[in-house]
Amino acid sequence: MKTLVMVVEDDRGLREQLVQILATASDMECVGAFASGESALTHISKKQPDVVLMDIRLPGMSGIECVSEIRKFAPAMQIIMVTIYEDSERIFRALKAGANGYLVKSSPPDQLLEAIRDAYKGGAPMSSHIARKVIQHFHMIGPSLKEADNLSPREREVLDLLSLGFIYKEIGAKLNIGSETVRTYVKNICQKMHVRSRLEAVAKHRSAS
Amino acid sequence: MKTLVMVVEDDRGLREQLVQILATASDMECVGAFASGESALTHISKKQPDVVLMDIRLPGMSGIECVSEIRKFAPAMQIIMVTIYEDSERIFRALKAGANGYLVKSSPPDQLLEAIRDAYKGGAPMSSHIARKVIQHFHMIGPSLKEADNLSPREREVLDLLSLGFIYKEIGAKLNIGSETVRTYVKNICQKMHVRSRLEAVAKHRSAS
DNA sequence: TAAACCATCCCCCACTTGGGGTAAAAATCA
DNA sequence: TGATTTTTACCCCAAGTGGGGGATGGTTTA
Repeated sequence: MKTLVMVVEDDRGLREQLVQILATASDMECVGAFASGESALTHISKKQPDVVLMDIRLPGMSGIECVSEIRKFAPAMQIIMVTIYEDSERIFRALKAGANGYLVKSSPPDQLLEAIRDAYKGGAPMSSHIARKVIQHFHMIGPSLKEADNLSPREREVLDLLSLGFIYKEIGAKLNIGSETVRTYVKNICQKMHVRSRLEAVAKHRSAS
Repeated sequence: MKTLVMVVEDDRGLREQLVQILATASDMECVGAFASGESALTHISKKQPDVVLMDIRLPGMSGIECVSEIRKFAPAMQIIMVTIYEDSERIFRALKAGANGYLVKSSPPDQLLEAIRDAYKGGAPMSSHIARKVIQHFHMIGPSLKEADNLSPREREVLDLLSLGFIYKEIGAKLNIGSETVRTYVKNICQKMHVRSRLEAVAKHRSAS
């Protein structure tokens, strides 16, 4: 079974180049190459590609918007951005919109094919510089304040669920423990983090993550 | 000029294995192999490695703590975590502490060497599954929800204070309004943001920022 | 002008949470 | 092995919160 790939790229030269690269791989099949996000969206449901190569700069709808749209009905489809932009702003917006990978256009053909295979297998292919920028984002948001450091794994688990807005009952149900036990955890967490309420703990927790 | 590499790994077998792999690379030189974070820290200033391979589970100080310590005096040193742990929790803590890469221990030798070169050149080597988990983090914090958009200025003000962990009384005092009024705002905010509680609203609010 | 929205305040009631405990089984460490 | 930490669970009580109302002016807008 071949991996089905779709290309969305407005520059005709580059688009045909991508299609040709795909043709050289015996384990892949190009099921469509479009010049705009709009035209890609009208065909994507029928074609059901496994992986989509998406340019960011497109006429009309941007590649990032297109990713958002695709994600609404195909949460598991693999989408790799292929673009010249290396600014953190676009990278993060694309990733937040739901992209699974991010390659710069200068990537050599074999790296492109390897990236498609990687994405298909559940990886997240990124060009070297892109990966570094992503990692740097974590350095920025910094060493998680030591306040949350000495929480036990279970306590951290509770704190995470708390951060998602669940009440004790629900957390208890999810973790298969009683809500009273959850209360105990929260009390311990509040003590360890030197805050008065679960809400402050969540605020502190999120600002550190 | 060879790339200077240091190894921090408590398991003797694996440590010597890593040293041997490094010995096979003509462009690298192992300048130290330590069994604990503490001993590594006492020698790292003299050895001045370009890249450090760091285990997470270590006796005494954890690998993550060790990374934090190294970052205090060597912000530019490349540190690659080499570990069996693939849980998001540890990955993010390590990255936040300042790690530049994250490999699982099952990585083959040539991938390890390539990762060291990648890190040295300014990349951020990650095993396939690790990269996916990092990317998923961005999917989680999602496309900045616009749900908080149609809040009135006053409501936003209340939401901000709420996010800092204040209770209604305190917010009322700060804004010179009654706590009952604050309650009304929070109720409206919850309605507008389609959530059940102030905590969910805060979670949504912060994750969108 | 009427409708819509905003900011402000109040009531009731059931549920949830914070703060204070106690305690035992399980896992981990020394 | 013994000591410590982690995980689990329960108690009481006072305070805070969520959900449902209603009410008064003021401003904007259709």
